[in-house]
Amino acid sequence: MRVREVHGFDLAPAEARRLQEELAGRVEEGPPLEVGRVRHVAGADVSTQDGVAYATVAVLDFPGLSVVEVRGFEAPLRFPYIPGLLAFREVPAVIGALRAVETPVDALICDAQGRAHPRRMGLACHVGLFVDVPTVGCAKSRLVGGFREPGEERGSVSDLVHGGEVVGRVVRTRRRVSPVFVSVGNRIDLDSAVELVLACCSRYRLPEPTRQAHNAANRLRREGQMGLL
DNA sequence: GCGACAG
DNA sequence: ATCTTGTCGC
Repeated sequence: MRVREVHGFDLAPAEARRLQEELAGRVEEGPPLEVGRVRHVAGADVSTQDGVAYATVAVLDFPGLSVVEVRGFEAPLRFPYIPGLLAFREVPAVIGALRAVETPVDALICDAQGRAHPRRMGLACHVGLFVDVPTVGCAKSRLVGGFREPGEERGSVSDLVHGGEVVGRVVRTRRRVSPVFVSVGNRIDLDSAVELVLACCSRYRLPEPTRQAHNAANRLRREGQMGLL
């Protein structure tokens, strides 16, 4: 996959925040994604240990959701975990894994927030500025925003509001399980993002692309390799 | 000043 | 995210 070199990552926290404010203006909300024409969906995730980031990208066919490619990349962690600045810690590794992907991908789901971020620049937005693929943020917990608990049925949703605007949606992907937080990464609209995430959740709470990437990242970290493919 | 806080 | 055993449930 083609990856653009938007900027370097050798920055201090204060500089990182200023850069986010600038980059947020380059993020595109929309156009709608024609989920019916999606052939491949990818998921990205990162596992860490002892100062090393193990990033992986899993590519699945759609709507079948079987894994067709898995790539991994290791990189030293040069930035601490600071709420709101996760991208500066993990994106360098994610970019490495994305460069190795050969299958044409129609959408990428990241295990983090997109626009549901204090400066509207979550990791999914950040990754989205480096690639020519629509990106979606699907986090397991909230970073910012208020919301009403969605209904207990699969498919129930509620708006995630921050600073007076709808920055994402709280989505119940399975009956009675805690909801996930979906938001726009780049080049896709919120409704399409939610539709895609739901279409990727069959038997588990998290979308298959992200779930597969997560498993692969842990295998890469623990066993030094990812297995299949 | 006091909490909250993606992974 | 990672550190960690067993346990309850489908």
